[in-house]
Amino acid sequence: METGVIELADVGPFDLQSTLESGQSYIWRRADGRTYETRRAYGGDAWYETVVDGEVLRVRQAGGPGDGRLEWESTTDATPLLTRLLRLDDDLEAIVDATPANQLLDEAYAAFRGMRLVRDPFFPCLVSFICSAQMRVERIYRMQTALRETYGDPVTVEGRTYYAFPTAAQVARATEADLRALGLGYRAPYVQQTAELVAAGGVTRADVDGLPYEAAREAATAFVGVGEKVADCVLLFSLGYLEAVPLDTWIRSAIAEHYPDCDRGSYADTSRAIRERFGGEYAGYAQTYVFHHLRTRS
DNA sequence: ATCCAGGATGTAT
DNA sequence: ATACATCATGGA
Repeated sequence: METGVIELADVGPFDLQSTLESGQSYIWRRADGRTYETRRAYGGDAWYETVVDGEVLRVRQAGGPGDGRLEWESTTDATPLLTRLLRLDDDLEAIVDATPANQLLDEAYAAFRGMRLVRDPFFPCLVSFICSAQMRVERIYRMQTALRETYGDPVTVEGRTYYAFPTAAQVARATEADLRALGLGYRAPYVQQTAELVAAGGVTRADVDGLPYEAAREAATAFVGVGEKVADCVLLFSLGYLEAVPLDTWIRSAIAEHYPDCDRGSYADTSRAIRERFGGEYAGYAQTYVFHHLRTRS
């Protein structure tokens, strides 16, 4: 495999572990085989690996979140791929500076300095968050791993086998019962039907991407198993709608405790209010920091 | 055992 | 538009 280094001095703050273990992306596997940990139980320099666009990609961080480096191994030049997937092109300092100051946001940003949003491939992201309904983060990882290893294309490089996330056509070939056997539960028919929709071209990314934010969220609910919350996750973690604020259980409790005036009853109205409170344009960044902060403290 | 997890859907109102 | 029951499954 090719190898390379990305100097973080050219990128700005970056923290690989919190970026990949904060419940945004489920396409990466930690190479030490350990399940994802929400605390820093190790040095933070583990390898993470995935298959994207048919290319094997491994990456680890060395030297700390500010002035360290990303070391990669790949079947291709991974620099543009990593820049896209890990949003290394975001000006994180500017994003943080543009975020309104308040106690919870300050705490969250301080706790995971360098965490970035991800830019996941569309279909894997869509399936991951359909599976996320009423499911703990650690179990979502397991479900996506099972999908990869059961239906994805294996890629063997230097004696090691990696699994690509299955395409829509590959998932569509599975039956609902097949998917239930992987532990998807009542989400199995959602995943199967959405895969059929995408594979047949009935609804695709193109029907969502590029629309104004709220119209895009509405359009994304055309996928089976996708309501407003999952739609927001896909918009934020795949399509780059950084203003999207998924209203999950953690954020709803944060609203109740810290921003009770933002609870406007309906999803759409509450979403507008908290989005405004989190600074609008990059509100999704704030949401993800708050989510990870609340979910990992004590 | 009971409760809960990055909710969505079908149905009744 | 909003309210409610129902939907699997594993871990605490």
